[in-house]
Amino acid sequence: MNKETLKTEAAMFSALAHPLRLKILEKLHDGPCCVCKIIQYVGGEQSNVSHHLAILRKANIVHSEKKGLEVWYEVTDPEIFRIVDLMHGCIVLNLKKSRDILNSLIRSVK
Amino acid sequence: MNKETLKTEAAMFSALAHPLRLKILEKLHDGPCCVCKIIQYVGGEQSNVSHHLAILRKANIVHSEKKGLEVWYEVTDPEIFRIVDLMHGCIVLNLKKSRDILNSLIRSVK
DNA sequence: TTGACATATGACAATATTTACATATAATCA
DNA sequence: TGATTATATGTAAATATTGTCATATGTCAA
Repeated sequence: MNKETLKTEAAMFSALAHPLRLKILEKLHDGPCCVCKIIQYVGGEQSNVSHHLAILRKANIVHSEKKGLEVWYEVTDPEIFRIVDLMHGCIVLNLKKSRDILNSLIRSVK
Repeated sequence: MNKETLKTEAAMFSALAHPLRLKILEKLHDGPCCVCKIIQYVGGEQSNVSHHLAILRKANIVHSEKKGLEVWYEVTDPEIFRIVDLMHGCIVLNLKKSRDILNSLIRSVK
């Protein structure tokens, strides 16, 4: 893969590399949603959530649309959810492996 | 998803969020590989590559084994490649969409 | 048009990441 | 044992990310 593509891909992963942003995506999994609901869901300062939404927007992971006073956000490509889910699977597998190793250690000591 | 899991997942994405680390994974796609070959493949300072390998190790994305003087690295869970590939697909789709929009703009101006 | 509301943006301090250089460690070989 | 090789680690400067506070923007309703 060429240098520019690697950089772009790294930037996409970087956009996912924050718990608050993952939580925003979790909320958007239920469908499009206005900022006020997102803020309720993820908690914290309005301006902070807005900054994180901007990061997701700049990475083209979400896009927004004004509806009267509100702004509604939506995921650009639902494949992003598969990525998040796969990563979750990796973590669960890791944990399971660690647990297995720990268990066999405990058995060998007993 | 609970707070700790979100944090762990964010940390995993963070580990992928660098072009050099993605390039290391690209190399490891061909199978286990010693550090000297990785350095050749990705280029740059030995110590820098080593730091990046440490980041991947700490995220449990790769693990290593000493073989004589060399250290061989290998991906822990090949699912990581699917994640990287899916993200690549998202980027390609994004580009395609932008291109389509641009083309229809050009047509509408002509 | 003024005020209230929802959201975005700017500025800045705190913190984390990245890179390069120097040095340490561990295995092999003469 | 001492030199050599492959790799890791410590350190520090440069840079990027994060969170908070203050402020700006755009829309609606009175």
